[in-house]
Amino acid sequence: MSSSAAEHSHADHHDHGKCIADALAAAREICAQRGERFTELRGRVLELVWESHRPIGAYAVLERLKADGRSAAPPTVYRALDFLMEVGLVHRIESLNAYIGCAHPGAAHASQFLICKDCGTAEELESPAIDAALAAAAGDHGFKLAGRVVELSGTCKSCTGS
Amino acid sequence: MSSSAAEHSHADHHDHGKCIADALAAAREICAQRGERFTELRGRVLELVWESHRPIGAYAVLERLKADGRSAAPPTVYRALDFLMEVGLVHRIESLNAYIGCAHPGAAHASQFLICKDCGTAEELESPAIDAALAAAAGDHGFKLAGRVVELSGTCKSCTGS
DNA sequence: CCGGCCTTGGTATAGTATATCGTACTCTAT
DNA sequence: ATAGAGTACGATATACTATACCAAGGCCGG
Repeated sequence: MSSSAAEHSHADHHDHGKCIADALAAAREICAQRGERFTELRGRVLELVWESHRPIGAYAVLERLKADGRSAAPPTVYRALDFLMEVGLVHRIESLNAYIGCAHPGAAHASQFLICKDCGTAEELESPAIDAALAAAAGDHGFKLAGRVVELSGTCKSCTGS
Repeated sequence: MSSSAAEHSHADHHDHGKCIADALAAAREICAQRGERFTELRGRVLELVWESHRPIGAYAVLERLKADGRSAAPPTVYRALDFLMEVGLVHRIESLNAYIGCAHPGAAHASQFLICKDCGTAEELESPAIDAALAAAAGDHGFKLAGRVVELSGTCKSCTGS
């Protein structure tokens, strides 16, 4: 069923230009609110991260920047990515050493990722149930929870079908 | 004040020699069951991984092997670690690029880690509640779950007290 | 205009992981 | 015991990921 597209997978025919535009608009607003500068470089890096719903490596971003004709070196990219993560516009996927645009920027949140081994997309979740289970387990052990890394790998809905 | 030790942190006065001996004994048994060879190198690497309850990096293991007077190079270590992970004796901590002995070898399990930012110890959990929440979230999204990375960082019980 | 702070450019290097090839070892079946 | 197959290890080279450090330029409040 559902002639309309599914949620957010690679098989979607969703208007990805809108994903990027929305991300950039949100970024401008958030940076303005926080008194941070949303420079051209940062914008371009965010754009590149949002180019797909697959996590992208820092060096892949670097190649793209160079392809732009821009002079760039690893620190250029890492600084931009670190900034974007700090303001909550980008997440790092630890298990892939890669970066992905945050699906819900602006709101403080602990997110989880479903990473498809077939198509490479990573879908961001914000499951209160998972978060509650994590908090409960930490509490049981007297552990003061600060950071969460939840990365689930497997096969996404679209890839299972095909 | 608590003169008695807590469960499993760096502050413990637990008999760590027993941790190591148990891990080696379990390893021998598991490898025998699976028809795998538990070689001297593999045993030594497992010992080194178990030297503390802190995850250890591959290159730190390598240094220790060299200190033994053994000739060793990165592939030496990575092969041994890959083997130990394959048979379920060691886990990789993605967020640290480091390795830690499995607390419950032999049993198939999806584990989670509580990683203390102060003392560096990583405690392995097997919370059915977390696992159920993960499975449920994946199921809700039509995602066929294969691998789980759950790494929580924060402050452990012992370090909170001090 | 000046001075300070933030951002970026550029080089070098550290840290993590794998590809590849050759040799030696272990086990099994004869 | 020995040949052959399969596995494990030694060794070199290289790829991939990330950070330290210093210099130069841009932005902004005084």
